Amino acid sequence: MFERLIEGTEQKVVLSSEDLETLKSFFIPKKVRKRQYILNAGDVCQYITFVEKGLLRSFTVDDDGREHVIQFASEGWWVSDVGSFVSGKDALYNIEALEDSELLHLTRRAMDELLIKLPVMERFFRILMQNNIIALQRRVIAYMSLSAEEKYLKLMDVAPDIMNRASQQHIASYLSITPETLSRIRKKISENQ
Amino acid sequence: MFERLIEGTEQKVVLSSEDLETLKSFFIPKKVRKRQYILNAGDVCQYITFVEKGLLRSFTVDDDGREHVIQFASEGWWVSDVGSFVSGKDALYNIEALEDSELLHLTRRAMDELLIKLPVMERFFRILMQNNIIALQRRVIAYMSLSAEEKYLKLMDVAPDIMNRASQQHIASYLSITPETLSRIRKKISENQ
DNA sequence: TCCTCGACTTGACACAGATCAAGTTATTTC
DNA sequence: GAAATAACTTGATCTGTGTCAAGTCGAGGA
Repeated sequence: MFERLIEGTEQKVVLSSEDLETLKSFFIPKKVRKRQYILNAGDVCQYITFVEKGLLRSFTVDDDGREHVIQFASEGWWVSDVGSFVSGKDALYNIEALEDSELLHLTRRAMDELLIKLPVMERFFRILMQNNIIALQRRVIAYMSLSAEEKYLKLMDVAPDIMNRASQQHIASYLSITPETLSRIRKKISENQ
Repeated sequence: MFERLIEGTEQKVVLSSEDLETLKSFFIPKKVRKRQYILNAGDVCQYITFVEKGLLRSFTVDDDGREHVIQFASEGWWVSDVGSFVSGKDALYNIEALEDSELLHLTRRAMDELLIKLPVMERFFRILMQNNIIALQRRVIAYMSLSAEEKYLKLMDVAPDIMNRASQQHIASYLSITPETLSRIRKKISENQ
């Protein structure tokens, strides 16, 4: 239940086996079923969540009722509404399981205590945040400079796994195109080989 | 030369006046003129830079030679190509001064030493990164759900200062629209009052 | 096994915003 | 302070992608 978490943490910081036990003790393991929500927009986001197994999406619903996928999170990824988690304000995002999943929740309080007990984890989370920024900046650029087809091909290249596991409408939403356009892109690409 | 840096740091973490002197000692003050580049894409980004005074933009140039503004940074903001800075790989972004500016550079080595000497700064940078993520996610959502005019109005609301100081083409680039479209939006809005 | 309901496909059409081009107005620069 | 250059405006036209609508397919429930 903690394999991926430990693997991911050891990639960024050095921890003794004792530290690892301490680390584990702060997380709440949780199994969720497909379609289950772990966060509803409007509630306060209580956790930053690590995905041991499964697939989630975080998304907003805009004023016209349209859904926009912010992020997919599969094995080894973290997901949260960071803004809500750190400030205690209402969440803007929903988080939903797209597959039966095994999660590790870290509450705000647990995180604060963890950072006191294992200060090296400050570094870990800083690096995590840095990597998140790098990814988000890339995404902003992709939205700015690429056509629908180019965005599709890029995602196919970077995250083929997600492409197979998420539904077309969710992928379309992530790419910020309509399911119809995505369908046509796929058709066109399959015809050209 | 350090007023803004100190002000901004004290908002996030508690430091003694001795700590503040230590903090200052790690930064390299630098004045740059309008149009001067402090980072060229392809070089390694040596600094994370704090803006004491002035205005910068970071931007990429895509394969078609089009520029895309990632970020504006005015007084109190940090700017860097985080990906390059932390990994030592080639920068994807350029950073250019849009006004004569006063900057504080922190090298990678200085940052590492600073974090050893003042571990509380781990927290500071983690919070900085968190806020950056929150802003970037909002921007992704804005790109996904808003029309050109709505994006313009939103930026006008959030950063009216930038609107007055940056050129139309740079604002258009930031909003990912053409200067022509921005010109028409401004005309339309000014006619409606 | 059939029925249902959601997911995907396909076509016809609409439109926001891009592109191209030609003027006008600022801002540099010498 | 005049010439050169860059920035902005405005119009005409084009185009990628959205919208709407009518299928088709496929998996899960009774």
